[in-house]
Amino acid sequence: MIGYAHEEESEHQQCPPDRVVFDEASGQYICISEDGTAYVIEQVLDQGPEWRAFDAEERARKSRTGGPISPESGSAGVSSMIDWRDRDASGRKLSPERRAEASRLRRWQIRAKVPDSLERNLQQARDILNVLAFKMGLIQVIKERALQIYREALEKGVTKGRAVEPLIAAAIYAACRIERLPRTLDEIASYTKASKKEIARCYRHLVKELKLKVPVADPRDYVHKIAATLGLGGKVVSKAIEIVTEAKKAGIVAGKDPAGLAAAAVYLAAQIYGEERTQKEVAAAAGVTEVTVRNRYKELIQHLKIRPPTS
DNA sequence: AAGACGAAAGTGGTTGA
DNA sequence: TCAACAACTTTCGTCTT
Repeated sequence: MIGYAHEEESEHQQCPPDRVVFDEASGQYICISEDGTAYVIEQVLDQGPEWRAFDAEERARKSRTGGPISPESGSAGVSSMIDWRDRDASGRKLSPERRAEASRLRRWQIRAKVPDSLERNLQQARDILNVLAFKMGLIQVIKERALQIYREALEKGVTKGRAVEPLIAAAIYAACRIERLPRTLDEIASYTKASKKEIARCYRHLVKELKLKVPVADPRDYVHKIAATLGLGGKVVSKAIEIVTEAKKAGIVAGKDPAGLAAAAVYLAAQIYGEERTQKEVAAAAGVTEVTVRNRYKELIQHLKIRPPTS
C-alpha cells in the first residue's frame, strides 16, 4: 500500500515538478518517483466544475509554454524561446517572482528538448500507467506487462493517431487477461476518462497488431475475486469452481459473460454451504445485474442437477 | 419489508449479406 | 453499410419468505 504524505513542503522538494501528475478523478496531485512509486502530495478538497480545465493535459500544456505535445509534432511544440533578459514584453523589469518563474521555464525548455519523441511519449505513458496502477492497486507484474505491451506497440508504430490514455488502459486490460487477473473493461474504464468503447477499440487493435496471445477469459478466475469481495471462504470457492467446471462440460458456457456465470456459481455454492448472499450482492461483486445472475443460476440448476438445500 | 422471480422493452456489439 | 441477432441491462409488477 502506498502512503499519504503529510509533510507537503518537504515532499514537494523531493518531487521534481515534471513528475507530478494531477489526477482529475480523485482530485489529487500525485508524485511518481523514479522507481514508479506513487505518493499523494496534495488533495484538492474543493473540486468545483472549474477544475475540469486542470487535467493533466492542460497542465502539461501550461507547464511547457508551448502547444500540446502530440506524437506527431516532432519537437515538443515549443515554438518560442524564453528571452534571457528579465524583462517583460513592454521592457519593464520583472518582479522577483516572475524572474524565478522565467528561469524555471527556461530550465524546462532545455530539458524538454533532450529526449526524442519516442522516449517522451513513453514517459508520458509511464506516468499515466503509474497513476492508473496506483488508483487500481495493480501489482507490479501487471504494470510491467502493460508497459511492455505499450512499448512494443509504440515501437511498431501501432499507436499512431491514438490517445495515450485509452491505449494504456487497453494495455492494462490485456496484461490482466494475460496474467489471468480478472478485471472487466467496465472496471478499468471507470478509472479513466476514456470511454469503455474507446478502450475496447484500442484493445482489439493492440491484440490484432501485436498478435498478442490472450487466453479466453475463464469464469473460474472471477470466482476468487467475487468470493473475496463477499468475504466467502475457501470451501465456497472450490465448490463454485467445481460448478463452473461442470457447467463447461455441460456446454452452457459458450458466448456467455464469464463474470455472470462465475457470479451464479458463487451464489449457488454459497447457498449450498449456508453462507447465503443475496443476488444483489453477488451481482454487484461480479459487475453484472441480478437478472444475469438469475438466468445463469437457472441454467446451472437445470443442467447440472445441483440443488441448493431447500430450507 | 426485503429478496427472488420473470416478462418486456431497450442497449451496444457482432456478424453476414 | 445496413439489418438481423444474441447476450445483457433496465424497469417494473408479482410472488415468497
